Amino acid sequence: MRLEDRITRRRQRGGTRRRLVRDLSALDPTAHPDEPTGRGPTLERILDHLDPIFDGDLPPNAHIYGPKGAGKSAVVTTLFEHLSRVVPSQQSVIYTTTRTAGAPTTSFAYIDARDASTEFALLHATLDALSEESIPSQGVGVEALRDRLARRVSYDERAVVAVDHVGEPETYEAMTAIEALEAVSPNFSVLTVGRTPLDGETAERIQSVSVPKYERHSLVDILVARASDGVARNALTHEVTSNVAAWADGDAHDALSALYGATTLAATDGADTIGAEYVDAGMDAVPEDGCSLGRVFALPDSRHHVLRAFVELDDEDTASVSAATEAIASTPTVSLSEATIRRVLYELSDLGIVRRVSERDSTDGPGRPATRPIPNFSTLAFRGLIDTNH
DNA sequence: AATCCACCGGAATTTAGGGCAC
DNA sequence: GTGCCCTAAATTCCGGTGGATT
Repeated sequence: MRLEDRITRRRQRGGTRRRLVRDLSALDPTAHPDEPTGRGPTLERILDHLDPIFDGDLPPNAHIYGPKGAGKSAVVTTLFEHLSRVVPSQQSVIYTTTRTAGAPTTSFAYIDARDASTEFALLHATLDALSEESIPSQGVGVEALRDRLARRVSYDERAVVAVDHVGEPETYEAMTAIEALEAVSPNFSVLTVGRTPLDGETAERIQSVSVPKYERHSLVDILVARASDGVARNALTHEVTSNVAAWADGDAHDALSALYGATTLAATDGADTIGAEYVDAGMDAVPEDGCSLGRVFALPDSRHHVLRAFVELDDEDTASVSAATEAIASTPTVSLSEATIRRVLYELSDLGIVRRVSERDSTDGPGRPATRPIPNFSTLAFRGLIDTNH
């Protein structure tokens, strides 16, 4: 959290009333702190790879991979933010006579493929990140985007583009991103970030950096640091915190989701500490092999509305996809037709955001038996986050 | 006016299980 | 008892529409 934010929050809070929750967003599993904890070696390895830029050269394309919640996004986002500040680029430099003619300059762009999940969107987001002015996102074709982007990096300008979250169900493979940008200009270097290593022959052509899951003690450090900003001092015992870290098995996302959920529960109860009972409930709310909340929140608004209604349904209303569809359709905040809601539920289930389980027991009447749709993420954390962030 | 992408809605297809005839 | 057919629900697929821009 930035210093001014801290001060602002203090002022808004007014007095020094002792409260359990200081700043819930500090425990947000989808947000990354400015200085990632415990990822020094990874940072170094990525910097090693990017080293040519400090000599004015363009590094080769590369791929970073590691399991969910290993801090990949945290490292890459902060790294690129700092790089674009430290390394001067064409647009931030005021032209002077001292500028060596022809000396290449390098720009940096961080793109989240979840928000840019088509080639069009990828190019658009890249151009947007590299340009001052905003770029129209409609009424212009892919070809026109390529032209503008190529012009942007022509001459002596280079750009390193990080494309995060490649290879997920709603995005594309690393090679797709690399090829899309290579087709625009040879002045691009692409750094893809995903969960899985490259396969087969591409693995030999593209350098890779593997990010291991967090060690237990590193994850504890992260949780302690986040909790110290998020909740009152001593609200979480060390024992409870390390239990969460052990349970999460190196996955910072799951650990934070559990703590976030636990905190919302404790706060609604008016408790003054987050005891084991809350943390257990928080952990229970996080499904095994669940999908990350980042993916959930990257969905379009219409899907958020559906999910928001969906997570409020009781067991009876989620007995089948049809039942859930009906219940969601009767929610006033959802304006989609039943046909679309139904399709959305199937769509989300394809993406792994909703899971469908077949009910063995209740086989009533003819026809194909129903499957019960259930959210594949912590609904507890989802509810808290969607109110504050979305 | 023409072009372009994203989003929606509904139609078309597939499927699992029970009923019925043999 | 076995296998085919029927039903209703589950699941998938595609063409139309909208809003924005040049």
